[in-house]
Amino acid sequence: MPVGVLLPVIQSAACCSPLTRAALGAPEAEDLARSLKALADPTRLRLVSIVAASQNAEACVCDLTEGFDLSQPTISHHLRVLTDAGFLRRTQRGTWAWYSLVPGALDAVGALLAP
Amino acid sequence: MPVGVLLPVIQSAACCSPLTRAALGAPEAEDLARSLKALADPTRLRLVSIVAASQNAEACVCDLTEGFDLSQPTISHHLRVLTDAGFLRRTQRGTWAWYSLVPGALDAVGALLAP
DNA sequence: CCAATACATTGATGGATGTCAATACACCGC
DNA sequence: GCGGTGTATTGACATCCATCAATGTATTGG
Repeated sequence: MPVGVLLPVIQSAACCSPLTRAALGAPEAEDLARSLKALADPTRLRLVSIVAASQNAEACVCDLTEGFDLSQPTISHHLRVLTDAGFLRRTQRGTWAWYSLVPGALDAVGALLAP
Repeated sequence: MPVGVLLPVIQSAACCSPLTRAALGAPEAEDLARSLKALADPTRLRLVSIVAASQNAEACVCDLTEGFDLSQPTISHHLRVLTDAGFLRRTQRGTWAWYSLVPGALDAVGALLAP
């Protein structure tokens, strides 16, 4: 069972005009809030940032668990939240799991805030 | 006593490179997470949106309490969170309180996500 | 097969957060 | 001053969320 409802960030973000254009409707606000909530955690921001700054915008979990003072399950949990929210995509390659940035997901959210 | 630590969004955002450039440091991640957390609520997003879409990017609280199925204290609480986070500014005009958008605050956060 | 490694899931727990009822504060008209 | 109106604060409560220890599931090497 997923941690949160699956959120196709790109679609839900592309549909509506930026915050500053017109008053946001309740459903759009819910969608955007869910996306922002997924990002609104220091650890998750750093995880996304590490993935984004890596070659090909993807990183092995082994690279992601380092540099944090957190248990492996906690990192795994954060990666799941980011994946469920549509910011990351998971690929299994042999023993290792790789997480890659979903192209345009971050930008879609950013574009709603900064038109 | 403030609900949260005061956050000069613009400065803390302007200082660092976007998420996708280089791996975010822990302190920068904390700052950005605080800003995003202030936005990551449907009610607060709609409040910001109403203010932003209003004339001169400011709105009276009387305009803000309408359209929500929430008590007045709850709206007041959300306005405080947004103000503490540096997205809104409060101005008392006679009996009424007006909230206005802090110029550049939203854009600074958005720019970090969508370079 | 079996042990080892890499990662995910489950269950539990403490702390943060959204909400309201009640109350307090500030300003205005009388 | 005084009641009335517009907002903010306080206190309480239920829910959500980040975290960890323990366990589960694949995949690899021997």
